[in-house]
Amino acid sequence: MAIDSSSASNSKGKPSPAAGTRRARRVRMTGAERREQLLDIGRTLFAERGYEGTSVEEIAAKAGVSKPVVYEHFGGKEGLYAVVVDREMRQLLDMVTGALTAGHPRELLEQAAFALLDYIETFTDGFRILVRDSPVAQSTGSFASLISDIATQVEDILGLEFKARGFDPKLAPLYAQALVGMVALTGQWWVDTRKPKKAEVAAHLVNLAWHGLGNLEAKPRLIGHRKN
Amino acid sequence: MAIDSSSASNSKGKPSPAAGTRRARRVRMTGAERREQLLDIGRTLFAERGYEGTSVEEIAAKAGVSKPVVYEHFGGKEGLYAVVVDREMRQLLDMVTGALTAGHPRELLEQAAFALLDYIETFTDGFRILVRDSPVAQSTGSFASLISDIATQVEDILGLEFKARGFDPKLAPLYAQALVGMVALTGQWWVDTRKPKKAEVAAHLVNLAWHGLGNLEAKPRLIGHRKN
DNA sequence: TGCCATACTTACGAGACCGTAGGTTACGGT
DNA sequence: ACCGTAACCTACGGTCTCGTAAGTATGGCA
Repeated sequence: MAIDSSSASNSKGKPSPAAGTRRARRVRMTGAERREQLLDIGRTLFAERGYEGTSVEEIAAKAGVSKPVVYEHFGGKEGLYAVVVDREMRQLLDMVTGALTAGHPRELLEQAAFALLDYIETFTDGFRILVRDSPVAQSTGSFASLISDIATQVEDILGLEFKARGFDPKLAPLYAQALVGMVALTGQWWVDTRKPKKAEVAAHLVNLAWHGLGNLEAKPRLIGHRKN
Repeated sequence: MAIDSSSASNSKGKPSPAAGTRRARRVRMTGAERREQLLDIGRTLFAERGYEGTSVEEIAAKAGVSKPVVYEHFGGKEGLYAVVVDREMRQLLDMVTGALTAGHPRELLEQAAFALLDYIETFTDGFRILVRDSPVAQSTGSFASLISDIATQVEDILGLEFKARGFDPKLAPLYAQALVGMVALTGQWWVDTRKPKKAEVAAHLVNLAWHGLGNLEAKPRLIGHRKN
């Protein structure tokens, strides 16, 4: 049974009081440190096994700690899961919302697509968790509800645009959902393949969403210039 | 504990040998009948609680039968689940494949979108199961792999089209994924809202995918005329 | 040096669930 | 009216997991 502390990168060797980042890295962690470590491990395991497929003991074991420690910090499995999901949702929502603040609709689309791909790349495990299902029956399924949150923002933008152009603004939700779905599922696919680079994927997504299959550009370019 | 036989609509009253469809409806079912009933119930429960959240006993209880019956028919929980998923995948794949056989790309798009919405409407529980996760870790996650299957078909079509138009056919997978994602996630949204009618949703999806946000038509129409 | 709060452990209760062994009842043909 | 077979049941073993009770070690601080 390999014990592995994922976050702190401190696993083998006796207590070895070598100088760490702040104090000395020791076997017995601070409450806050342990908490973060458990969150990291939990996120990883939930991502690969799902909520029900992950046991508290497994999380504790990977942290090199016994079960009750988890209970002291989070009150139970659901508590830990809730914190993990909450953090991920905030993160993703912040990134996408930030990308949807100002600009021409086409730019917004581009930025939002890029933001999502960025999130997926940086917080892959989190994304996998959000895509999976929540503890029970998920009336407010994490992903569905999050997607809806984002879609709502897109709706508002589209609603204005539609009015300006004389389209029925009642259709904004449908189009918003379609756009978000397009980017989200492409992201889900891209997580595994990683074939074209992020920027290229974003460019093509914008190409499709903006020009449509009927008028695709052969070599789409992003308006904004980003490095990574 | 309400016992309810979902499919056969035969639940209360003594054996009552009234004339049924073929023979007489009786408490003790035929092997095949029981099998189908268990599949129906299993599909429903898996759809609302997920695989791990559903117990064999629960399925048996809802069928008004004891656990070993399930084991005799399917060898276990995974066996039943496998059959349910297999049937749903076949169904969906058949419908979509059928819609992707002949025609102009735009027509294909329209037909495929319509086919998916059709499936979702008719086999809602099945769709929910496919969207959820499979037994363990799902290396071949049911939905992801199914989406890929469909995407592959779209890829082939797009690949030809791209070549004809002088685009890079290597990008076909990306566009295929984006299109399938757009329709699939819109479908997932539509399952709950059911707000615009199916035909209207399909029309707008085609509108977006074909003309793009930059050149949307105000009142898109479907080429094919369908009733429901 | 000795105290004490905090971090952590071992051990166990309770319940859920899967899967099976072995026995029982009803149906349909003769 | 009988009998075999297909459908079905009760009862239980074994495993896994959540969650808790009660006790132990560690390290900073007076």
